[in-house]
This record gives sequence, C-alpha cells and structure tokens, in this order.
Amino acid sequence: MTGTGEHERQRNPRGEGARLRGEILDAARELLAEGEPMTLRSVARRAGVAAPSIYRHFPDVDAIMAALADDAFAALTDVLERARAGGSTADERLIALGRAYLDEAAREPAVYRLMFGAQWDAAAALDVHPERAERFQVMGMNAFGLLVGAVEDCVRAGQSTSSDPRRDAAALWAGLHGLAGLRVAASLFDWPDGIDVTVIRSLARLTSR
Amino acid sequence: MTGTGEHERQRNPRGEGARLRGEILDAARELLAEGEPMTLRSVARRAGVAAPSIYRHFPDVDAIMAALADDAFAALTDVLERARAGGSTADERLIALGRAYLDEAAREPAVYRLMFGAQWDAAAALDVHPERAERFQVMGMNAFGLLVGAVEDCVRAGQSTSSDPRRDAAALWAGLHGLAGLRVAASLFDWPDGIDVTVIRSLARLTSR
DNA sequence: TGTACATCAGTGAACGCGCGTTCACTGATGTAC
DNA sequence: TGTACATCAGTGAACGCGCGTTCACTGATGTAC
Repeated sequence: MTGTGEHERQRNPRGEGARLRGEILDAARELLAEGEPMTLRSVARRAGVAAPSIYRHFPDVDAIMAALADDAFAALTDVLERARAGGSTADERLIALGRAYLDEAAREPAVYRLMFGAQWDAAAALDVHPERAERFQVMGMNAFGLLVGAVEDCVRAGQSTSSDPRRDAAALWAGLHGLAGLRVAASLFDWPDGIDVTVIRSLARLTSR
Repeated sequence: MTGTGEHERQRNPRGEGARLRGEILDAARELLAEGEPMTLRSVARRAGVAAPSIYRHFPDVDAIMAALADDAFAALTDVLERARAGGSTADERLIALGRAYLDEAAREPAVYRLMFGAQWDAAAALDVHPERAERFQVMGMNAFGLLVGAVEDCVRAGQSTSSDPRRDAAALWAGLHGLAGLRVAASLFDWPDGIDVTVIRSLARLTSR
C-alpha cells in the first residue's frame, strides 16, 4: 500500500520498456481531454510513475505533445482515406470525407486543437524544431491532397461546378476547420441540423439535390 | 535606479487609480500577442508594477482574460457594424462585413483565440462564472445577428439564392472562423488569392459576378 | 491660511507549493561462462 | 546445471525557481476645521 490507494504499477518485463511510452501518451491524452494542466509531473502522476521515469521516453513535455499530434495526423489521414473509399458516387464520397474530418476532430477536440490550433506557432516551431514542423506540414498537405482529389472527382463526375478545385478545396478545409472549432467553442449555439452538409455542398460547389 | 534600467513608473494621481487597470490590460495583450506565458506576475512585470498591485483591479488572471475578451467582443461588434454601413449594394456590404471579421481576427489572433478558441470551455465556464459566460453568449449572438441580417439583405436585393438565411449565416460564420484560424495555424500553406471572397460568396450563396 | 487627518495608489518581504531537472540508487531478469 | 555479471526499467530525495497570495507598510495628496 503506497497510501494513495491506487493500483501498484507492475514494472514492464525486460524487452518491453517501450510499453511505458504508450502509457505516457495515453495519460497525456486523458489530461488533455479533461482540460487538466499538462505538466511533466501531472503526466507522470496520471501514468502512475515517478516523474523522472518520463525522461526515459521523452526529453520534455513538448515532445509528448508532438508525439500526440503525430499520432493524430496519422489517424486523421487514415480516417479520410477510408472515407474516400466508401460511397458509390463522387459527391457521396466527398460528403463522407468532410463528415469524417468533422467526426475525427470532434472525437478528441483537444488533440485536434493541438494539431491545428496554433498552440505552437508554425513559424516559431520551424526555428526550434525544423524537422518536426516540416513533418506536420507534410502530413497536413497529405490530408489536404485528399480534399483536392475528392473535389476533382466531383468535377469529373459532373457533380461540382468548381473551376478551381485547389481553391475550393482550400475553402472547404477552412469551412470544416471552422465548423469543427466553433461547435466546441460555441456549443450552446443552436446549430442548424445538417449544417455540415450545407457547408460541404456550398464550398465544394456540388450541384446534385 | 532600480537596477533593471526600466523607466521608473509614476504613481497615478488621486482620482485616477483606474488608469493602472488599462495599463494591466495593455500588458496582458502584449504578452498574449508575443506568445509569452500569462501569469499574474508576468503581467505585473510587464506593466512595471509590483505583483500585489494587480489585486487592486482584478481578483485573478482569469478576470484579466475575461476583460480582454469583453473589450474584444465590443471591438468586433463595432467593426462589423461600421462595415455594414459602408458599400453601396447589399452584396458589397456583406463581403465587407466578412472581410472586417477576418481583419479583426487577424489584428490580434491571440485575443481572437481567447474569444472563440475554446480556451475556456463554454459549458464549464457556465458553471464557474455564469454571468460572464452569458455575457459572452449575448455578445456572440449580437455579432451573429449582423451576419444573418446581411444575408437577408442580399436575399431581399436578389443577390443571394439563400432560402434559409440563418442556416447560411451559421455556415458563413463557420467559414470565416475557420479561415481566420487556419491562416494563423497553417501560415505556411499557400492560400489562394481572394480565398476570403470565395468563402463568403459560396456560403452566402451570392449570385452576382 | 495653516495643519491634522483620512484616503488613496501602490510596495516589499514573506509564505508554501508545484514545477523541471539531477543524481546516485535499486532490484529484477536475461546472458556468458 | 550453477553462478557471476551486465543490463534494463524505474525510483526517491534533493535542488533551485517562479508562481499566487497575505500582510503590514509607505508616502503622496486631497479635505475638514
């Protein structure tokens, strides 16, 4: 009994030290989701581990946040790619893509904010961690490429009047990002039903229905 | 000489103690703009004042942030109202309105994030400071009302095909919010020229040009 | 006109706390001989 | 098969620091008599 009543953590067996890494990330995600302050010590506490143990896996708290964002970018890209695969028509697929984006953002709003919330200013991050900033940019562009492709597909199928898919995909990205953010920030606002489809259809210039 | 080389602060004359309140807010705005940590002591330092002096004007740091947001909401509403007054046609006025929103957000992104960035979760804030949360909601709705009105004006003038101005104004709000946020967060992204007008025209369903 | 006093704006020192970081360590477990 | 040793996963105590908050205070200035 250590006095706190919490479960005694079992030390990981020999080859599996990396397991704690995952537990640290889970703990950080929990704190983020609960709006609790994220400090090295709070993460360690939540993970049920002494503070110095964090250093075996991360140089500092920022590295934990970066790892969280990395995972989240991968998950977002994955979700979007799967959404693009479903649906029978181009416009259905584009709408599914947009909704998947919104769902993924809503699933863990705090993590989404970490990715796109300008918590770490892009320009500043480029100075401090150029490789990290570049990786995020690449992952962001991959996701954006899926949007452009989906709009182009709709144009090709005669379901969008877009004359500049890249431009309209950028507008769509802004619309999705704004909707994702405002739905959290202005949760008391009475959002019209189907506002997500309204935004997607308008910005992608879909014609059907 | 106090050793730091900074200007010696002149104490305010008798009736003007409230002056420091403004200086504290300015200091907080500066720190926010620079991305510096905002603590009671850092604000006091920036204002050139001893830490306890803050208490004469604010009970805690959150109250300073709330005052900042209050001012910013007032400024936003003001800017939007003035934008609505200019322009000769309804659609010109709506576009001016949208651009004014974006300009105001870009002027002090950190303050804008304070207003709409879900830094303080609306639902939680409602528990802790009901009157503050309610005031923000009212001010947000005032600003939103201007958007709805501008879309309605365009419909009346035959310049928008919107059949549901409230819905389309909500979509427009999301688009503006997203554009404002992403332009800061993804500043390295190559945003197409005139993306702001593209978003406004699409979401407000403007017909002209 | 002079003076005692109240008020006002702001201070300096002190406190306890949680933080990040360091250090030498512990003790279980796999490995070499 | 037994045993010494290296490695690995994680710890506990300690440090200096900046934080929020309290307290009794200072000293200038307006006000009452």
